[in-house]
Amino acid sequence: MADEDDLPEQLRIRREKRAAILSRGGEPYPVSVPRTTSLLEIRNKHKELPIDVATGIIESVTGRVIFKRDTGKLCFANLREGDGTELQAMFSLDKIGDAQLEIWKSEIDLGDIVSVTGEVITSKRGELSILANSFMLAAKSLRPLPVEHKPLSEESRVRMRYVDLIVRPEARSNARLRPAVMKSLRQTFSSRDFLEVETPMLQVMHGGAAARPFKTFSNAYEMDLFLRIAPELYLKRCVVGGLEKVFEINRNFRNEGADSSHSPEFAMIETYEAYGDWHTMAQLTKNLVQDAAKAVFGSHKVKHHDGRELDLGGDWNQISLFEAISKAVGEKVTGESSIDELKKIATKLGIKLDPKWIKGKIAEEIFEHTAIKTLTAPTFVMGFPIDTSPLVRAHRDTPGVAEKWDLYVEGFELATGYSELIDPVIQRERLVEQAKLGASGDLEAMGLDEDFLKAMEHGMPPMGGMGMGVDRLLMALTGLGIRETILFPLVKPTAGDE
RNA sequence: GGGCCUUUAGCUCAGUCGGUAGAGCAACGGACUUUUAAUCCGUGGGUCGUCGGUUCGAUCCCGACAGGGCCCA
Repeated sequence: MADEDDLPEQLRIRREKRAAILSRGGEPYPVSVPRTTSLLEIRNKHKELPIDVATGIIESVTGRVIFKRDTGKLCFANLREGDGTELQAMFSLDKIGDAQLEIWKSEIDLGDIVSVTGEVITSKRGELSILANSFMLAAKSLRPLPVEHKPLSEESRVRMRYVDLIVRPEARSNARLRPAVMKSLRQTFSSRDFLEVETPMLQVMHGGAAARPFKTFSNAYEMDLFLRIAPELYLKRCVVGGLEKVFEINRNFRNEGADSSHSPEFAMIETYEAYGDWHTMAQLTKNLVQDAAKAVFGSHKVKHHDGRELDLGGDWNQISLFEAISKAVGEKVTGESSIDELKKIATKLGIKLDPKWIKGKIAEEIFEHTAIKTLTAPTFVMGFPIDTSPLVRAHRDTPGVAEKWDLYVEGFELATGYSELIDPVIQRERLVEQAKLGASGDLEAMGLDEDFLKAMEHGMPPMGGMGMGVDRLLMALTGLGIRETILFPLVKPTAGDE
């Protein structure tokens, strides 16, 4: 810690107050304090009290001091508890005496957590209050709170989320929104008899998605390990073993760029359903999203923080990826179009071609370039190129295309669903192809997971699979950036951090 | 990875055409028994992100680095 003399004034003074409390035999951090009820309960119980009433009811409450108005012989403070509920506390000379009033004024600062015991009353202005008979410091704050009335900078909110939660109502509601959505997702799965499983996050071989992994090292096993980029290959092993309907909600890690819609660690749902296919998965996905909207907002129409409304109700549009491309570029493009045709179209659109891109990648780039921004309402984009979907079954009718959809909401990808590839021989061919791409420098290519192939060779039932970003779901529901949906997004330490 | 912007008191921000800085809230001292962003009087608080360069003199101009943001790849 910094030298006591070097501390900024306000930090030094609070440390001195803590020391002063100790030296007069007080306790700045007691093991417990009186508390008979919550601020919320008092507010609920005494909703309609008229002005200037004494109820005769004595309670002990706790809260953080967020406003303090010290007058000569009658002091006022606003206490706030975790959910944001506030209650006024009053300290009068004739109730607590000169010595205690002096302690209240001099030792208690904004930001301190206190316990107040007294009568529930309303003030002469009608404010519901607790009129103290006694009070006790519950925890001394050694740092000042930021100004309540000016918003914290974006960066401070993220770096000191605990402060953000104290001062900003939206921070509190966002923090509670996420668990509400989680609960809803689990209920939707549970009502359809899906089992929640937990599969490894530390993996010997990363796979299940196209992404660069984080690498780490196990001392005990003396081997490199990867943080998972997706749970897919383990969830499929579950289905081989007869856990026919499974889901997992947990973190994945991708060693890639971070921006307003990407975080290096992010929560994801993955689910697999034996005897389902990409259509049943689309239905399930819609149910998950609509149930979550209903659980959180009471409606399929969700209200974004900036006031915009988004209707997630009803049936959702389905468009074909290649039809959308064809319409956008004015000529017929299919899964069988040659790579040269696609390159020509891409160049015409001004897309910078990466020579490493395979055919399907170019088609996807064209799609993203032309169609994505129009997809505000929830839309399933059906039929992705087969060569970029190595774990997906070929379309039952349309050549060159896989039974894969992406769900777009608000112009970003929210979920993706498939009819899963279950032929272990074709799967091996696809993964060998991936391994070749990896060897030729594609850092996102999957490895050849022999154990997974071995599991598949035992017979995997026909099934549908789906993955959905939980952070993205919250973004779709609220319109917030990803860093607002995550309590503690990764931030670089600053040089001046104490 | 490239370009542009940004970093000043505890917080949110002004400002200095180069002469070491201000406001509001917060803090400290005082007055006030019905305040609620209380009010009134008074006071203190800053390595102006870091390190270099130019200059008589740099918070300001230039460069590098670090943090943050936006756009592009």
